[in-house]
Amino acid sequence: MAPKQNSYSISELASEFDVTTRSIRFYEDQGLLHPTRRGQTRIYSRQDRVRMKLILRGKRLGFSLAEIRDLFSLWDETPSGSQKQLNLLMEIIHQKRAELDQQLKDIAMVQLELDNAERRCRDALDELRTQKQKAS
Amino acid sequence: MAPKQNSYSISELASEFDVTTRSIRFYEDQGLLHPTRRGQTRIYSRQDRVRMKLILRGKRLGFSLAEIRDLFSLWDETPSGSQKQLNLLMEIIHQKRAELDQQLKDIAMVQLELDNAERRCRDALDELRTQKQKAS
DNA sequence: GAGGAAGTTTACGTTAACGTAAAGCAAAAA
DNA sequence: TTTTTGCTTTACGTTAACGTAAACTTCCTC
Repeated sequence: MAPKQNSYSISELASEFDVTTRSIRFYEDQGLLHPTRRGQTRIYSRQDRVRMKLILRGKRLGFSLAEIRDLFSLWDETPSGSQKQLNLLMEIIHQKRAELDQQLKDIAMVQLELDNAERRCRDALDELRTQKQKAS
Repeated sequence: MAPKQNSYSISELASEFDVTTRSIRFYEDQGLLHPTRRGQTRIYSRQDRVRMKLILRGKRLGFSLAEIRDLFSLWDETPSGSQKQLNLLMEIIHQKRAELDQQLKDIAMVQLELDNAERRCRDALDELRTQKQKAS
């Protein structure tokens, strides 16, 4: 499974992930991406492409760009740091895990509500159909 | 299990859910809550209290207030409506369900990444400890 | 009856995450 | 060579979801 490409232009990334170039530059501005440059123009590595995926995933989970950036640096800087620093990271990791667990619960609840709504909806449709039946 | 209360003041709700009264009034402004009034002051029913729970749950899932409001009207107006309307509702329900499924996948991925980060973090800590061991 | 405490409306301020327009460079195509 | 295409920076505009302050009732308490 050879890697498709080694580098990407900004518009390649934009169209692949269906976001604007404005957004991509904004993510860089916020410290989420660090493309290299050929002259003035940005060159994105495969690593940057992976980051784009992660950014969008984080957004779908309702994380702010700042939180996502923090998760990135958490990921990048894990191996180094003092013991204090490492313990802090463990803290943050557990914190994030707790958030995700809460989200799982929330999703389960909303799914139940959707089940309920769908059932009511289906019943109403059945009702309409049986009325039509009678009328025929 | 008798219901605790039949009605709530705005500050009761605010402190229970740990939000500001400003937010609660804002949710009303956006059509998410419909408290009755005694004179000028708002009276919140148990139903309103349930809605507060749902609002916060929706927010934790990254939904906008507009989306939450749409889900509410979806819930409220399901039994009525024409066949066209009902089919549209089914559409929306399936759409939301798809979003939740995507979120579940996203959560699973992020959890894996957290596992990974935690492992690396733990390894680094172990490394520090064994170094200390040697030094003693 | 003077002063809180809790509620209200009105309205301007703020932050995040971009949108959008203007003006310019640089390489490739016509 | 002109023109188009793609990229760049700069900068002001916009929306959502409130924060915050001002000025005002109403009720309770001292």
